[in-house]
Amino acid sequence: MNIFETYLDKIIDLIKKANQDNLITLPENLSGINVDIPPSKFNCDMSTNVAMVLSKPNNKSPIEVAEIITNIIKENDENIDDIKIEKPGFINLKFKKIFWNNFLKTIINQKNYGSNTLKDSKKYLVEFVSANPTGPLHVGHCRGAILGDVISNLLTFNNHKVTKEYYVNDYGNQIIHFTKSVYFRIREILFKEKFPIDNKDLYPGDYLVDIAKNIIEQNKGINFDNFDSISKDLTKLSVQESIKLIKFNLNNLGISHDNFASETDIVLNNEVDQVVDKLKKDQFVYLGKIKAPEGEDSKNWVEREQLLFKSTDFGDDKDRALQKTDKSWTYFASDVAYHNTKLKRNFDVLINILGADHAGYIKRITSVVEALSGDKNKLICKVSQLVKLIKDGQPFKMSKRKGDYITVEDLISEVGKDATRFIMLSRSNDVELDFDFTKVKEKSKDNPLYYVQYCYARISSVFRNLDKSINDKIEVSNYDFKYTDDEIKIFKKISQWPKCVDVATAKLEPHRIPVYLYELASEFHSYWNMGRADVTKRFIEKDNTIKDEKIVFLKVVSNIIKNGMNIIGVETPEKM
RNA sequence: GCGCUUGUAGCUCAACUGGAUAGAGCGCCUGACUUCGGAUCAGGAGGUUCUGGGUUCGACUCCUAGCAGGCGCACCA
Repeated sequence: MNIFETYLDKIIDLIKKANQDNLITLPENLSGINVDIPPSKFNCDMSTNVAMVLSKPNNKSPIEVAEIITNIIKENDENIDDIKIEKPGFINLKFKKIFWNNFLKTIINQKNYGSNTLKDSKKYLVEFVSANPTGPLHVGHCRGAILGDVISNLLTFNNHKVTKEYYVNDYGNQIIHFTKSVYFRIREILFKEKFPIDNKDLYPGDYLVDIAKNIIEQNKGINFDNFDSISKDLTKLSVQESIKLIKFNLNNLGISHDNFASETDIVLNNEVDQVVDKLKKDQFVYLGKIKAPEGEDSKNWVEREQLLFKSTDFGDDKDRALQKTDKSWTYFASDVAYHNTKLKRNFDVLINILGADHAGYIKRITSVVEALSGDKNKLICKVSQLVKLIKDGQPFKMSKRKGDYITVEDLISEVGKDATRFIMLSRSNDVELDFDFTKVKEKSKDNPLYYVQYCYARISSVFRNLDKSINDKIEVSNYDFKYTDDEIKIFKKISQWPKCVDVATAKLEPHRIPVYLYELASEFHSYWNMGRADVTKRFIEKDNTIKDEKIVFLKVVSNIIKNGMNIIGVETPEKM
């Protein structure tokens, strides 16, 4: 139940009727009309700009139009307690208490209050993480992983069908280097040969020793004398071990993918040849040369004739190579094939979550998806910006070369899954984020996770003191409550939850959820503290009972916190 | 050189997809526990939304030209 949508519809119906009665003229397009949350300084519950939008077609000032419309609303809506016209031409509505009572009655036992059940259910594919299977996840992967997971949760909450997918880049040179690294670690263990630490192509990390041990133990039949004779099998085993590590990391972050798509499979199934043929037929592919870019590095430029995709047709700044000079496919080519397999699976919308360092890739991949599907909006890419780690006020640098980067495991064991998720989500995904270890560990107001959880725990404690459970269904027969403005202030906030979910989903901006929950928690804490001075603001009566209006109040607040925290993927403990 | 992205209070960030006098937290200052959980609350100070132009009833938001930071820019993945 989104009261803002309900009222927008109501107002549009009213002005359409007024138009038929020749009271006002309507513009061709009504899409500029909004129903919004008014700034808090106005003592009202809802506001609309309708008069401003209708001002021009009616040749009247917004105030004059507003006067006509307020009269119409007054005559037709029994829920309005007060209606005011404000300066530029806003119409501000204030509801009667009965409106809020009915509102609570509607949402009290709604399990997914806030989810949008009206819109069509769509099939989404969300691809995220897709880190190279050459070792455990580090902190850099973390934000994108959480972002993708929560976007999926948001879509699911809104009744969409979501498939979460991980693209495994188990093909190409890096995997060969990785497999060789495993091989040398195996020889180190079996034959006491020193690992060639100076070879810069190899992966030095200690986790390779464990991978090597596992492979030796589980494959006693294999002869490790010659790399070439076992390279194929060893690649498979090494990638498997790597994925096992990554799944373990993801699991500790509370993330599980539905599907792991393998690049090798795509190449071996000739998907690349097929998709390139298709693009050729549609004239999106040609044999040509990429020109050197303007600037300093043009001196060493070597022009090569190769198979190119015309991404410039779609706004990219240069065409992109599909084939290397040795005729093997580029990474881009197999990714094109991969995206073609996504299209073949008939999803309505594809979403890719990328790290900031891959933002330059977006144009070419959206271009090719448009070329293949004819739909410009088929693929949406979201970028997760860098996380700056800070400890004791000092930035924390990682070095991949030395292999001394901070892993997801380090992070989780240090600050925990919930705090990591909440903090990583609390900022818009396209701004850099400071992640302060010291603060995130603090159990105080500095840490918004605990602030919101504490709200839930406080509500739970009321139920506990009454020998009830916060999870009980609420049965109230009479909704004739006498709430004051202090409670209604929170109901207003509650009425805004569906709007928050709606915007967060439409824009794929999950940070709006923790921001909203923080605000709701803040208003609740504020109310709670009123109880110190004012006995009527307390929940539990002297005879250890609770009034129906108070239990309804607690229930709707706790429901939203529970739902919101579920979307974020963090716990709501009843005791802290 | 080009592309993408960010720029809002001393610091970290919001601002509901163009709305009203731009909001929170931290830090600073003052106050509240014989209270249903003080991991909390009440109050104060703090702003030319990077700059210049434009679009309109109305701009932090859109367009344009700059400035500053970040990321990226061949057959790596």
